[in-house]
Amino acid sequence: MSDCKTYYLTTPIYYVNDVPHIGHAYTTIIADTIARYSRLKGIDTFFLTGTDEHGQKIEEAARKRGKTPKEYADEISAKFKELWDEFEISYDKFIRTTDLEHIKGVQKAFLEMYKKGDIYKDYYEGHYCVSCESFVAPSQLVNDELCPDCGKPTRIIKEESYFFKLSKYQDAILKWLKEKKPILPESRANEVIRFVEEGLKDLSITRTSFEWGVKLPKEINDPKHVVYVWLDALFNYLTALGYGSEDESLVKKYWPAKLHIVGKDILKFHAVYWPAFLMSIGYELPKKIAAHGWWTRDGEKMSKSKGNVINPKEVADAYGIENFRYFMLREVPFGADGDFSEKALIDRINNDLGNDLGNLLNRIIGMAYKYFDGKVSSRDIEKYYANELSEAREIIKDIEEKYLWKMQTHKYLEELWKILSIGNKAIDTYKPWELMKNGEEDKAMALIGLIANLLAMVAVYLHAVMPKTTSTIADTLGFEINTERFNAINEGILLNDFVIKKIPPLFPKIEKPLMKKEEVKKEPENIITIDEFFKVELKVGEVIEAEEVKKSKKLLKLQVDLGEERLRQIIAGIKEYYKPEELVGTQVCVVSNLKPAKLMGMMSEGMLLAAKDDSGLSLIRPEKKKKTGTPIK
RNA sequence: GGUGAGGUAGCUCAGCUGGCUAGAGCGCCGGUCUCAUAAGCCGGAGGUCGGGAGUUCAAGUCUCCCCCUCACUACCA
Repeated sequence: MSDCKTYYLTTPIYYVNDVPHIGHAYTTIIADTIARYSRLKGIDTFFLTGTDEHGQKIEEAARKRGKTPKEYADEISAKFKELWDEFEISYDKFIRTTDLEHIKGVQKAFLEMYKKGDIYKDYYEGHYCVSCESFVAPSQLVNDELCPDCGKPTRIIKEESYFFKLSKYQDAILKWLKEKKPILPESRANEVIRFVEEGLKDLSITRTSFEWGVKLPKEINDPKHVVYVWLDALFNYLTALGYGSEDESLVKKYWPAKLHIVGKDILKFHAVYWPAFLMSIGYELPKKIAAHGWWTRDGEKMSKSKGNVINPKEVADAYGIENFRYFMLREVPFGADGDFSEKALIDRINNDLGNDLGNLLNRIIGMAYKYFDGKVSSRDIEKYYANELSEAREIIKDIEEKYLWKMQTHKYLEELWKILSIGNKAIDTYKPWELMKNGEEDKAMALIGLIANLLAMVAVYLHAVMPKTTSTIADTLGFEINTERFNAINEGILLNDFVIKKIPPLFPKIEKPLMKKEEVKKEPENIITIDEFFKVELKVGEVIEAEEVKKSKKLLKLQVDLGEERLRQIIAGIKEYYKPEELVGTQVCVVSNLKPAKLMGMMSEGMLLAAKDDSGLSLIRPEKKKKTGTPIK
């Protein structure tokens, strides 16, 4: 990976049916990190993101708002772009599937595939889910109608459709998946392989039921049809480079893509359909497709109805975009689902960033000024601290190959932090304050130099994750982060002598959560089904005996007849409200299948229904006398 | 139902082809230094390594059975 001359990577293009959420931010931030790293290394890098804007869902969403699809798409697309700009995402191109060049490119590709004989016309009939933009197999339907994925009703559609001969490429795809192993993480690869092995059906790739999409190439002359959104969308990776335009030089330069980063939900499209399309038009396949997981919040799935969706902008505003970036990349192994909680985020900022990194910088700023007027020199580091230095170099040596290119950012960062640990330990081990007392000034100076160099390494390798923060660190240490410096660090070249700058703490302690607690509108979650209700057996009972439980303020011991062979003993907390004698002979409502419990050492085999408010407690009783044991429904 | 992954310290997880007293980070407890953002450093807490059986001189690490979780997929309701 490190030997490529160019590096082309992409995020998915985001569907404009929704405003950006943490998942979009996560994907994009990973991609941005890889892109920045690649550039820092001196590789000619092209980083693409954008928005996916066609399809029936968009058409309908726009109509609801009284807008044209284009107006609506413009609006949402702009939100993505704004967010990425705010997040300093270093994309080289932001593509929109409504761009004219893209549309031309899709038409060109369609025509190519058509000419090759990979596309044929037929009919498609089936249940179609507008929301998911896909047909649902009859067997999958819930209640013969509802979409199993989103739960919304499907529509029966019979329409003329063009089909892509996906089945033709089954073996080739399988071979590619198995031999090239393009999918990260590998556990996902198995899923895709299984999917392909079970047989690929030809894919319906046009629709006639709506208009908001790319028209078929005019050569085919079939104006009823628009191109299926997924075909349309996937080709963005090529059209963004100018495929289908007069100038295809970027395609030549950057294709094939080195990396498509996707969410696990759309892996199949990228790992099966996309390669098949590419094979059909005779293009090379992407090198890697990396599928990441979802984010949950405080352990719960995020959803609009729960009102616990994380707005990435809110987090960034409260905690800083770079801290947020660090958190997301450090917190979760690539591919796994991650959990967002403010506590976890704060812990990362305070511990990792504040204590380990920021504070280490402060430690040497303090010492440098206390002992040497701020001067720092690398002069005697090799002489006194060769071990520490080589340990750190050892870590740097292969984190890139082992972790970064494999998207293992959490490991990458973990490794990097070991360097900070070496630094923090070294200070405690060699105790510069004692060195100074003992007149070993050179050794103290070298120690500060060592730490400065360790910090420089970390800053350079962390630059892709936290561009601004690391630039500040570099500035403090009298250097600039660039490719030259990157290479110098790798060659073991130490920092020039410099005067360290005094700066305020980079990561002030966060004492309490900073995000506004929005009123979470929760759907009532305690709705139960009728079946669940009937699990509770309620019966009318008559109180036969009643007596006080001594030593208890609240309890009465009752013998209740539920029309069973024997009386039930029920311990009820109603002593403050009812006297035993006024209960005997009256009817009550009893939960009869409650698990027996011991109260004050006595068995209680049921529970009385009662209502309690400020004015006291009242038993619930049948309005008219009923036979004992009558079930209550 | 099929396929795959996984069940290891309070939490999140490492533990490759079987082998010294089962590890890391966070959290917690104790100790300690003072350059520093009450940060750092050191030490500890002692987890039947999901359960059971087996192979072996030796098993989280291999075999078999069972239980549970998750993912993908199928199908019956």
